[in-house]
Amino acid sequence: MQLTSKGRYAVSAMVDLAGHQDEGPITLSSISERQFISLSYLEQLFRKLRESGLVDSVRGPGGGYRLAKATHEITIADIMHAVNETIQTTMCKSETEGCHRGSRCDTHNLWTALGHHINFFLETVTIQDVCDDKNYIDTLKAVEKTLMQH
Amino acid sequence: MQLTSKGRYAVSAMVDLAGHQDEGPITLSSISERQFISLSYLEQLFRKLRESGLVDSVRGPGGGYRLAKATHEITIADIMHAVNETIQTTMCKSETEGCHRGSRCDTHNLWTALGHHINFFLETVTIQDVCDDKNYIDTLKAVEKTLMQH
DNA sequence: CTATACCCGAGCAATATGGTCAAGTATAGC
DNA sequence: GCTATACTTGACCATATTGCTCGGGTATAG
Repeated sequence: MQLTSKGRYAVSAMVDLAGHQDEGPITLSSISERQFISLSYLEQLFRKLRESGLVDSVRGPGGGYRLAKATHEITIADIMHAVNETIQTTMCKSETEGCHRGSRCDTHNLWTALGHHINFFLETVTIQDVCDDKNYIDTLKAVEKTLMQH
Repeated sequence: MQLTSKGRYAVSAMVDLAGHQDEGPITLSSISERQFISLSYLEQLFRKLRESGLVDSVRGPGGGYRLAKATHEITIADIMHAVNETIQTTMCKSETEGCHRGSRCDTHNLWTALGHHINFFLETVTIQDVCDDKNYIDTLKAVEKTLMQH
């Protein structure tokens, strides 16, 4: 699992975009100024965000980026997935092959559970929540309700 | 936040150690064979584990390592802390200084909540649990109860 | 005295991260 | 059409970290 500043930058940029939605297409240079992220780097990030269908682009003068979905439909997990590679907690290649030279390692269930735990959080929180600066404890409660139904 | 194979190796080694406790001091070379981790690398990891007070060492022939506490007193977080650096989700240096050139960034609460979320898990699960190969969903429920009392 | 097994520091290959640079291409407006 | 705007893309690179090795120590049981 990797949770680096690349993912943080991407989330910050998307939240910024969400906060200026009503102004029409938002240029990367304006996001760059507000969020202190270099333009070149933003271009790299938004390429991936676009390829993942999270934003739409408008080319030419007056162009920029727009969110492709409603703010409550875009989760933090969506963004992290778009810019980072897959979030892995185990080192096992496949489920069948196992991680420990044939057999499954003693800590397999631990890392799997941790992965679920983190993903539940990231998949539950949307950029709408971040814009509202929500009290995330409420979100964690919702997460647990989901878990209890298992 | 970093969750790399270094931490995984350390946890695997500690679980292995816990599983052979009754045999007296356990040599790193035996752990090396069972867990497929190089001896030199294990020495590096156990130096940190010892400095953190998680294991005791016995030098000389017949020597090896022993857990310094009971299995239910050693959490996964303890181990990760010992070998990795601090687990950080925010990039803010200090609480007062803020992360965003003076002011606090829009996503500050998000990353703080995520950090709590992950740490609650890691601090709740002990190597005893891993040895028992516990159903971690139960643990997650206990975590949530703690959160609800906030 | 010697074999065992922990202890410690230096260093290194591979990888990933965070970021730049230099070119494009589409389009609105004149 | 021309031009400025702003997205699009590929190549590239400095730096840091990770995972790991090597070569020597030092303590102690027998």
